[in-house]
Amino acid sequence: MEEYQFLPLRDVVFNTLRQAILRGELKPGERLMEIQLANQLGVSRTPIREAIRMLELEGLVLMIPRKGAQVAQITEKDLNDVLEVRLGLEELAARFACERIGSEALGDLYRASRKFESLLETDDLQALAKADVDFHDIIYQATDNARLVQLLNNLREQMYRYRIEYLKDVRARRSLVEEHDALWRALKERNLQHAQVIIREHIERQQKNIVDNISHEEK
Amino acid sequence: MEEYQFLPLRDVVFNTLRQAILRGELKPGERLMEIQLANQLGVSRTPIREAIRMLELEGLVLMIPRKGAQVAQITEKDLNDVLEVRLGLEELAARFACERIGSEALGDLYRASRKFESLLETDDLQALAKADVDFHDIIYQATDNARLVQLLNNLREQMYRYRIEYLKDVRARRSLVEEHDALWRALKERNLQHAQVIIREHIERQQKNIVDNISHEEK
DNA sequence: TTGATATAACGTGTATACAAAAAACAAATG
DNA sequence: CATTTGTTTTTTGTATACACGTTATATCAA
Repeated sequence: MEEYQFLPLRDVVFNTLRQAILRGELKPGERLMEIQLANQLGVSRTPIREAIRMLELEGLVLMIPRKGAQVAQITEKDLNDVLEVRLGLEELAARFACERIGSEALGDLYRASRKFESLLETDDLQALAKADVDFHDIIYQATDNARLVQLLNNLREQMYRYRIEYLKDVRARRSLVEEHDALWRALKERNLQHAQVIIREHIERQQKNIVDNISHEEK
Repeated sequence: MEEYQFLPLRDVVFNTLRQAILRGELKPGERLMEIQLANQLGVSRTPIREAIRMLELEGLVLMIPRKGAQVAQITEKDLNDVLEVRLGLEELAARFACERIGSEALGDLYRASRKFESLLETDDLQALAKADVDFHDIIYQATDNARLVQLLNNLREQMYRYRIEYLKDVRARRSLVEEHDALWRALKERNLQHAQVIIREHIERQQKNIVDNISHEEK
């Protein structure tokens, strides 16, 4: 990847830290010390600070003035809040997509589902997650609502690490494929009711699974 | 308000610029030059830059690397996107509030509506806007979903300047009172259907009004 | 006058310096 | 031994310096 056009360091740092937090490499509660991070990443404090400001606004980092930043704790309540909102927005997206999706996008959607299916047996979770993201992103884009897309992507990313857990289960993957295809058919037939039911079940299943994971984690 | 505990300058600057943008004092397209702002506000570039990073993430400011920040242009499409999402989330909030609101909050809600009513004839638009915000905030809080509250407040603030326009119309104010009261009754009776219809009309009316304003503005 | 090119002015990106708060530690006192 | 107080260290908050890209200006040739 020698593309590497100029990106301000703050964005590089932002992406780096963001990934690290979402993937669980930086654990909740862990302190983010500017000088340490600066040395670690080979930059000065300035880009670090600016990145932290952004992470703070995204809710991934908790700032305590004069005390510093730490990776935000995510309680079960927080997750539940996110999932409730996400469900609402996903249904909204399904509605808009149902009304607005074009035939090309429907084709893309079908192919995305096949792509995901082809990865059923892989153990490259990153790739699997990406295929899932790609599928849903086609729906998001079909809503033709930039703000909605932005919010949904954000909410989804907040749960990256739990989604990864979910995808480890091969049976879960199979039902995902079925749900994807059912969703595709519903959108193709412009069957709003059906699409929303599927999305709802889709999310609620994840929700259930994630909550299980959490309470298991905190034994 | 001599409470005034220590707030980092970045937050002071952030709030200041945010207000200025939302109230239209800083106009879309206007450049935000760090040194100029720093002198103007009597601080150094550092807090200015950090505030700009935050505004950027909120979408109020557009950054072009190496060229600087400017107040984001809001197109009619953008506004429409925001309003679509907002409608969806308001309905969601109405649902949760309907299920979860307690009797104390119902009392607060009633009082908030009376407070708004008492300001029907004022020309202190700020106060009027605040009373409206307070009313809706009680509903938001009743959802018991911090994330939802955060998103709704954010979306609402994005449209502050247009809401102010709307409130200038005294007839609009009267219908707002009626809608507020209708909403209060629906919540009290836990009538979800009704509550959602009211909220939908409430928002759609604003939506219509704002869109009118916009197209009028850009004659 | 027009257009190209050098150059100066300006503004952002990044690093660093310094001040002040918070935390950690040590010594002294009861 | 516990607690308090003073000191040192660490870390953040803010200001400033310098590097470099971008834009504007001026100069000169056609």
